[in-house]
Amino acid sequence: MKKGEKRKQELLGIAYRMFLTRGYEETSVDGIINEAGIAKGTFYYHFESKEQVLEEVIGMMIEKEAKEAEKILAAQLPIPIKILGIINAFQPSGEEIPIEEALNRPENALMHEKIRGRLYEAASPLLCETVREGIGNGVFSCEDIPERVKILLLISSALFDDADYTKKELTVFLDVTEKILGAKEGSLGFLSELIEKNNGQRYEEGGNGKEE
Amino acid sequence: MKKGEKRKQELLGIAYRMFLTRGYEETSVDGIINEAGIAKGTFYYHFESKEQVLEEVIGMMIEKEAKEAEKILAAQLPIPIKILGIINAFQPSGEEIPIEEALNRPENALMHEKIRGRLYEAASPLLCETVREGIGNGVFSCEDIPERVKILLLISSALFDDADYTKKELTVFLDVTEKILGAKEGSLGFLSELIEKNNGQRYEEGGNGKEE
DNA sequence: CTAAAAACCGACCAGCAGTCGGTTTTGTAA
DNA sequence: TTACAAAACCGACTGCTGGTCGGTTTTTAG
Repeated sequence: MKKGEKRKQELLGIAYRMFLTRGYEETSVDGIINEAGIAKGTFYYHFESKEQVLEEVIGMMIEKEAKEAEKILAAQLPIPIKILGIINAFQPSGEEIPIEEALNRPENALMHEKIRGRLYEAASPLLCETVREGIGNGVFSCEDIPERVKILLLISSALFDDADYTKKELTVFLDVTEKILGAKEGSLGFLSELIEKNNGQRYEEGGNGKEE
Repeated sequence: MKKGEKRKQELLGIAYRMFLTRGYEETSVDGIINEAGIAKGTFYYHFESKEQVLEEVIGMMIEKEAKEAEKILAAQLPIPIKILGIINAFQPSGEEIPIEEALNRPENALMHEKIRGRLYEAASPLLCETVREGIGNGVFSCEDIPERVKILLLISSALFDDADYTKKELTVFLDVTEKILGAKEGSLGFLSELIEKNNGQRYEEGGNGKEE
């Protein structure tokens, strides 16, 4: 009996799109069921509430991004690039670009906040491990890793949330990141060009991404 | 003709309390008018919408806090204490303590986000000026002040939003702040005890006196 | 006193999330 | 094939929401 699961996925797909175009509050259950061509009761047969749909939609997004991030963690890459890659993996990319703009609309504050929380839980352990790796390699030097990663995630999500961040903000971000993790002065500067290059284009693991 | 203004203030007061106890979404206009003992039409005679009430409530809060922060800016105090004082002025204090807990409830995400934005606009110029003062005194040393202040505010609001932050988080915060602003290693450490002392006072007995 | 402006009233509206008793479809076992 | 229960689905309905509007009372000014 998997007809139910298929319908559920269909509804999640519709909800995903509508939440991100119209916003969560402005998307009505009636709107979802109209587009799906089903009755109210069917919707509530598959979901407990509208909010549960949001929760599951967010879960799908995070899971997908987390998978990519874990690939980067496992890859053989320079530590700073790993850090950047993991952070980047949790940013909307490709077809999901409109998400960025959508999440910043005030009416989506609840969704944005929920995503931020889940994203932190997913990204934090991966980054912590990478930082430890970096300390082992002598690239970083610091204590209280989780606390520092928390700050790092805080800053980077605020920076990348805003698609129009300035070059100056990016430079300061890298400088501050160096200081937070105890990297050598200027040792992360080379990431600046990498980020700009990737702006609008997805970071693929195909090449080794080594650049200086 | 100030009868109208008086009623408006009364409604703002009721809304303020209800927004912070029940949350914005969960507070209904019906709820507000029932408590005020007026009709729906009267509410909409004084306000354009429920959201405008939220905007004005937030404005009241920020204005009050900004006034206190400006007093600190003008005072003759050591620069690090000024920085801390300004940041602290924009934290809920005294009778407003429950705000902290209320704003962190997910249903208040919209309100929280709006407050965060307004707070940043109010606090940023004051902090920038203080940092410049600090650079003049040789306490700090950095460029791109607005960008750094933005990060500082970001971190501190995330830290103090959570009433149960750990001592370790506080230490890391101060360490990172030193680095962001280019202060001498450990030069802000003394703030740690100051902050903890303030926290104790909060719950102990609250201010009874008036100051002038 | 008078007339307008300000303040107020409450019935009303469309839209919302969620409910529920009933109906159809589907899988399964006899 | 039949019988039957579980799964899937239906849509009218409820109570509440933010917001509207034409009409009424109160206040103010000339």
